[in-house]
Amino acid sequence: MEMLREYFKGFGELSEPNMDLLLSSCQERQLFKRDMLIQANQTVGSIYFVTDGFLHYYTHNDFGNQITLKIISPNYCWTIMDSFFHQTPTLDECKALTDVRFCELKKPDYLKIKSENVELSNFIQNITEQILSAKTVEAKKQSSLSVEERYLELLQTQPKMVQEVPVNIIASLLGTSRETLHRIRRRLAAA
Amino acid sequence: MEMLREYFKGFGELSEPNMDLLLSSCQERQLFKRDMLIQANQTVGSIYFVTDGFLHYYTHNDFGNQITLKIISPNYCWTIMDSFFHQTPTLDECKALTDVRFCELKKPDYLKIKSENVELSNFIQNITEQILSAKTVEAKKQSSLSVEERYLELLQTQPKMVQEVPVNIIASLLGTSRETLHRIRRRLAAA
DNA sequence: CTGTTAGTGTGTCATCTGACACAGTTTTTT
DNA sequence: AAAAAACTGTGTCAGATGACACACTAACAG
Repeated sequence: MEMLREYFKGFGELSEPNMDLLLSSCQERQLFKRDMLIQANQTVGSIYFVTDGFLHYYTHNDFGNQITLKIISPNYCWTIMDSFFHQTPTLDECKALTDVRFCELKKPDYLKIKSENVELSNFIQNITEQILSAKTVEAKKQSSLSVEERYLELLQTQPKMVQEVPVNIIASLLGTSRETLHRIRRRLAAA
Repeated sequence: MEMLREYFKGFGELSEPNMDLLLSSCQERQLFKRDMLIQANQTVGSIYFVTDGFLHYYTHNDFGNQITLKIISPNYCWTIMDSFFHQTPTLDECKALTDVRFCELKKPDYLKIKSENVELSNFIQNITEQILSAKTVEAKKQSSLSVEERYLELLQTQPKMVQEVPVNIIASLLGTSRETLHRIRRRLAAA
């Protein structure tokens, strides 16, 4: 919970009572490796904040292949936005890659927090804007960097993820095959 | 301006006076083909809403190649989020591909609107959430669909764009080369 | 109206990539 | 402890892609 407090602080000032109210609306939970957090056809009812471990967020393309959309690492706030905001079922899934500890903010509590008072309402708006901003930066990287460049960045920013998550899933995250990622690694090791 | 009113209505209810206040904060402008809307090193100060024509939003990768990030078409609300929200200079550029008519909401006016009253504040929050949701859906398509599938979708959803925008820019939007897009077109024409 | 620039269609070729195959290792389950 | 499942490293090969080249056409500016 302390980790979540620090995370929220990063988005700006928030008075003590409002911070406590916000944190008390979040529930701590955990999953074991291979447990599903979200199954296909489910409607996502919460926002999640991982404090330890890794989650695998993926979907399937028209030919049934698994497509990794994100590996969610600690200190990250995440949900399946369209399902959460519109309350429609999703076809995506989310599964624990390791044992995972996380906090959960359920939609009713999210709505209550938003309408509690002006400071909290502005705070949530601020977070939403910053997440939106971060998403577009991420999308830009996806378009403008090569697989190798993105792998190098992952190594720098998420060394633990690269260690603990199977190569085929890292490859899928980078939008390539296990074999091609292997070629990149071999090339980098040689240099 | 009527187009913008309809666009806003799509996000939910808004009382007449608030809608008028919102619309009166937007200014109508236009650009001619090849005019720059945003230059590199500029800090983006507005949100834009295109009513006619196409804008080219692009950046450059480390090797100097132009990367198309988006072709902005009518009925679309857009800005360079990280520059707008954080007021930092961007390296990206935005240029008119055709003559363009659009509305502009400057940041001071955006902030004023947000803090005007609760209804407007909630309305803006709602728009932000929906744009965030749409962005993630778009990102998912980017990852899970092939170039050909995305081209077919463009043909369906944006036939005018495909007609009016040069092939090399469409190709760049799809993350491929002019030549490969041509191969796809030939294949589709044969079938 | 005419020279210049921007855009299009298409062929060749070297390179990159994904799919498949298989052996060896680690992890999980019973 | 043994069997099964998951994961890793690596080679081969066919097919896809990007880079280059060039001719042709359309659009634009002086």
